[in-house]
Amino acid sequence: MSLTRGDGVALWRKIATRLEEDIRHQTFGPGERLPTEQQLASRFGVNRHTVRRSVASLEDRGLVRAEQGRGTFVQEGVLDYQVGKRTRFSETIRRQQKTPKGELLQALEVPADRLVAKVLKIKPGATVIRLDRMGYVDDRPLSLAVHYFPAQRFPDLIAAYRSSRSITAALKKSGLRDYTRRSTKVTTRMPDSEEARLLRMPKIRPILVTESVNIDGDGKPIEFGVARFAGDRVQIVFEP
Amino acid sequence: MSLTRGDGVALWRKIATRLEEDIRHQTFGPGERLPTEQQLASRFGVNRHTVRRSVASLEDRGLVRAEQGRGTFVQEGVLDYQVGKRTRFSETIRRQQKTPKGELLQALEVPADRLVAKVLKIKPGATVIRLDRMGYVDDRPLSLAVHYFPAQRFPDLIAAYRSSRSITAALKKSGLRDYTRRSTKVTTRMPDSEEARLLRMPKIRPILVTESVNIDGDGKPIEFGVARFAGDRVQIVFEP
DNA sequence: ACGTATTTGTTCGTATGTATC
DNA sequence: GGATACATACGAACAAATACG
Repeated sequence: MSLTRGDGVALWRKIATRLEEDIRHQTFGPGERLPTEQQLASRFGVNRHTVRRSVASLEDRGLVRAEQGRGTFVQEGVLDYQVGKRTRFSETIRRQQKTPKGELLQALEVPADRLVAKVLKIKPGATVIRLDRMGYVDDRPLSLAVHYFPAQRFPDLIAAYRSSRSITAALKKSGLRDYTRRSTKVTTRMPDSEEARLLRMPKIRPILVTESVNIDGDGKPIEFGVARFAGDRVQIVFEP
Repeated sequence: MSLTRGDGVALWRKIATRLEEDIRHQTFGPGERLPTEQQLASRFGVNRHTVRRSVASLEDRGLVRAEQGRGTFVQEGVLDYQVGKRTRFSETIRRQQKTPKGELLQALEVPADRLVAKVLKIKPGATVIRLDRMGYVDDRPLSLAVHYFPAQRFPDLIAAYRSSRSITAALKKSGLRDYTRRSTKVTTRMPDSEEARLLRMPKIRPILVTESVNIDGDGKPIEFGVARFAGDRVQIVFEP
């Protein structure tokens, strides 16, 4: 593999262009790993520094993502997580021609701590049902969510969820006709080891954290949810 | 400085309580740096680990924020950045009893790139006005925003902004009665050096990035904005 | 671009006090 | 009392990020 030199175009730029073509033509498909910098360097007959310079320019433009110690990966398109009055996990995913899947991590009845009690407007210490769930899209982990429901109102929610494997369906079986999203707060932080492991993401990349409240037709809060998303796989979209 | 031991209360808890009092009494005011762990350890006559344990408990409760290589700082309360149909920077800040301020970094007329053209529904290459602005709250940098407007529709926007120092006022002077927020996308990533410097934040903490579109009464896009926020100073609040 | 000092973050190991069965 | 697990406290060394000249 030889590249002409001294023609007014820097070597790193030529290499960047070639790599960009390979990505556009799906020679390196979304999510795939590029050859190591060493391999690229010898293939193009240049120093590794030169390769690094071109990879850096691809990274700047968001085409690839370098992960220390793992490799360089072709960036997948980010998924839109739409948030509106009627936000349903599976609906918003299916609208983008992808396949959603949910996995229950655990289901518990626990006493409400201060924050949960305040949001759900129940007494601190009153029993709440807590569902921990992983959300997958096309079998890649997308979200890690904790949902709280007042146990008094939905006593059989856990059983209902286990049989239907859907929150919307379980709530309907528990007598709730419809619910809407009242508010959503979004923050960001670094993941802890557990979160990084479950979301299968490097610890050096940030996560998006949403806190949301769903209410019934009378405005009574029926669910409080905290969800964590791998920051480079999702963008939260608000459409008022 | 001596602390009684063996009375059933762990040393680290005593120290945490003392530090908490100092923060509540503003001995260490918001944003200020605490003494180093070494200094605290010798002042209290304990090992640095013991100090670290108490600082960690303060950090868990959100009272302080430790930054590697810099120190530990008293945390200011996080600011709610409210997003709805009518989102105005200064209104949302003033509603929280804080003082907003804007600083113009640069004002340019540039050709629209593909993304900007698509969002504003103009031809790629058509002239757009670009305003780069720092947003401050109580004199601390909060946001770093780039705004794009179609130049054809608002030819004198830059002059209008310079005289009023407000986007809403400048648009009004250019003949726009009212505008509303159509959509907001939120993502997260690590800051580059420039962003970290301007937002006065450490490079190891993530930023929130919002992309938003404002439209006029007829639904025509009149502004496209990209804003970056220091992740631990802001939460985006969306109420449909 | 590079070295040095400062400061927080992490990981060993060791010893002791406390609670529980 | 004895065995055991767990939290507390100390010590030393090194890693990583920052600040500065």
